[in-house]
Amino acid sequence: MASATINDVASYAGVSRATVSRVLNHNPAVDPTLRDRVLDAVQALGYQPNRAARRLRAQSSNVIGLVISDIQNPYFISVISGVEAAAYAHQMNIVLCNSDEDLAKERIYLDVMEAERVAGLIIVPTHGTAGSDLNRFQQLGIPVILLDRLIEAMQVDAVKVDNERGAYEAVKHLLDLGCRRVAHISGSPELTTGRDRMQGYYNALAEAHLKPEPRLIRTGDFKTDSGYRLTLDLLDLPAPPDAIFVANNLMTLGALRALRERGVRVPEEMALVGFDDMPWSAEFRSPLTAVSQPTYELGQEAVHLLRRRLAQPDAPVRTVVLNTRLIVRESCGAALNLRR
Amino acid sequence: MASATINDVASYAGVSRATVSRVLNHNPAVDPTLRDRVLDAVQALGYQPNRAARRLRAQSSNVIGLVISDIQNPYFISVISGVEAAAYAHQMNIVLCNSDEDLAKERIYLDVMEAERVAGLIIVPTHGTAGSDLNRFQQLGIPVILLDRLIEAMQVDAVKVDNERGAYEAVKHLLDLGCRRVAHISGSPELTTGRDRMQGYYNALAEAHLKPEPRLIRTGDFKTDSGYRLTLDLLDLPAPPDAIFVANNLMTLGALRALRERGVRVPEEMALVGFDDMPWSAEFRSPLTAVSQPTYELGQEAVHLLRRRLAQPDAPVRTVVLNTRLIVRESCGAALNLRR
DNA sequence: CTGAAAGCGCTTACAG
DNA sequence: CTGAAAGCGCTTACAG
Repeated sequence: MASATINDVASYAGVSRATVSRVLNHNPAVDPTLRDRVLDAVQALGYQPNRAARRLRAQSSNVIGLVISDIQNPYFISVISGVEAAAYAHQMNIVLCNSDEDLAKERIYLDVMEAERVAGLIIVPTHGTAGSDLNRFQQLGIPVILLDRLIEAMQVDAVKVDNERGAYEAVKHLLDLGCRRVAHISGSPELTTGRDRMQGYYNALAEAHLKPEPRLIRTGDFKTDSGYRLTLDLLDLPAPPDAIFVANNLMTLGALRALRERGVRVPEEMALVGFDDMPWSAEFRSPLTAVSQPTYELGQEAVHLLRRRLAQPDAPVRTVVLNTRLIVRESCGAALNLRR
Repeated sequence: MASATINDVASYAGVSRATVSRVLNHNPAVDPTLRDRVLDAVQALGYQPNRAARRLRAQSSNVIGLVISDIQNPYFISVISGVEAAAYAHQMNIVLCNSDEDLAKERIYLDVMEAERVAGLIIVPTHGTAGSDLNRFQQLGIPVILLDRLIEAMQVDAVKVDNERGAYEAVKHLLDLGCRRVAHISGSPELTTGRDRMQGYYNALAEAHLKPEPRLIRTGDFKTDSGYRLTLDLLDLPAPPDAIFVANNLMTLGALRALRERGVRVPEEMALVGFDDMPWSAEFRSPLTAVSQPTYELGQEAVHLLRRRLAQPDAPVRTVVLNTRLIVRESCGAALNLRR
């Protein structure tokens, strides 16, 4: 059985296709009697307008292309959730893509998004994404919203958190508790999030008149395994750190595993603060002190920026910066209530 | 600047639209010279075929509608990830929907999927989803694949794990360790996953000639808060259990919180096994013994079933059942090495 | 092997 | 307020 078309509805209701279309698009200039006949026909036939046809003809779409850089990272669940909720609230739908931090895969998905003529693109760019990859969307009149990470030298709407400040507060907290050798397991330096969090680390050290010690600064890639390996490296140092600030939730998981396997007690022997607070962070062996990001709001805000841009194509470019919040639990050693 | 169309490519290459279309669709019957001219033109103009137009004309789509019941549940990350990977491997895209365990929202999204004329529908049905909600897709020739949960009395392809056996093994493990009062915090009884896991619990008790004790069986809803509340209820019992089997990862999180707040030591004072093994389960205060589901494979298999059904619309209905695996860590008390 | 023509299911000026 | 007609960008018999 094929779907009912607008022609079926029109003949069932005894009107023209144009009238059916008007009713469905809430055009007020339709006689109430005809409107009711059309609605009855729609009901009777179980008619669902074919969106491909509508999109083609109206040259507009209500589909948002959402390109996530690593869908396996649970950080993005809540972000996606926020995008979905806001999109749903405005009758928009999501085409989900996962670039897997792979530039080639991202490019393929960007081609798909262009072929789909999405209404707008919300993207967590991977490392290497250039402005030139995204400019064509702007030229086609398809707004682009950057989420979580910026692309430097690209003027485009974006929503992110204040990574530098979040990291600064985390490290300052450790220093205030008396830690003197605070290590940093950083995120990818190719990403603004990785760089900004490292800058926050530097800022806190500088404020405390502490000199950064290169051996205590380890470059990770935001994935679990790098957190694991780099923590082992830090533990193997002749003079290990007394605290570690880890730049995201997955690497923190790796750090926890390394510390557990080595039998290092947290916070007694090693204080720990992680970027990203997850719903399960309080249940860790040592409840995690963490920099909490408003992830759901991040996703929602991306949709709001997109809608704003759709409504006002020439509005000035806006970057929305949301605040993080330090959630103090036990892994930082605050409860030990001792100055080292 | 508007996108290039097939007409632009045709005139640039000096051929007809039909030839351009043939080249793009890998029709072998095209002269190599013309083919090259067309490909050059595509390149030069940055042409991306309009998918809405293709879909409308060809009456076929490469979009999979993916309806998830609760996107906030991290269990589904990995499932979505598997669907995405398999879809990507076959040049298919995903329209993501989140029913939020809300039947009304699910219905709206099903209408959207119909309007999109998706190639197929992969759905984690919420409680209350009836066969009648999905039959229309079959009638339209749109295959439906059930994921994770079944709809009883509906003959349709599905992929799930052996919930009953997974639960049975978990509870048997606790009984073998000497636990005698094993409680169960169940999932929603309206869902096959909730019912099957409860049945596995009953089976293990029966095999050990133990009588189920109604007060030890608490009905949850697969969300964190119910795990929390019901664990408190169990702890408040005049004769509390010596072990709890919790039916999913979120409720386990709630149980852990309750046990922590009450200062109950796991596994010394309370053994614990949870359904769902998550990447962070080993880092809990007491590393969690858990029933691991092959979530990624679940997602992949759903796509495979869909592709099979697309290729052979009349093949017999298939339900793929994947096995779970009990991951023994510490929360069950196995390492205590004592019979209670 | 190639092109002219029809048509997928809609929306939208246009005329009345 | 309503309908006939054109057309969005493609694909696909059909004829040559």
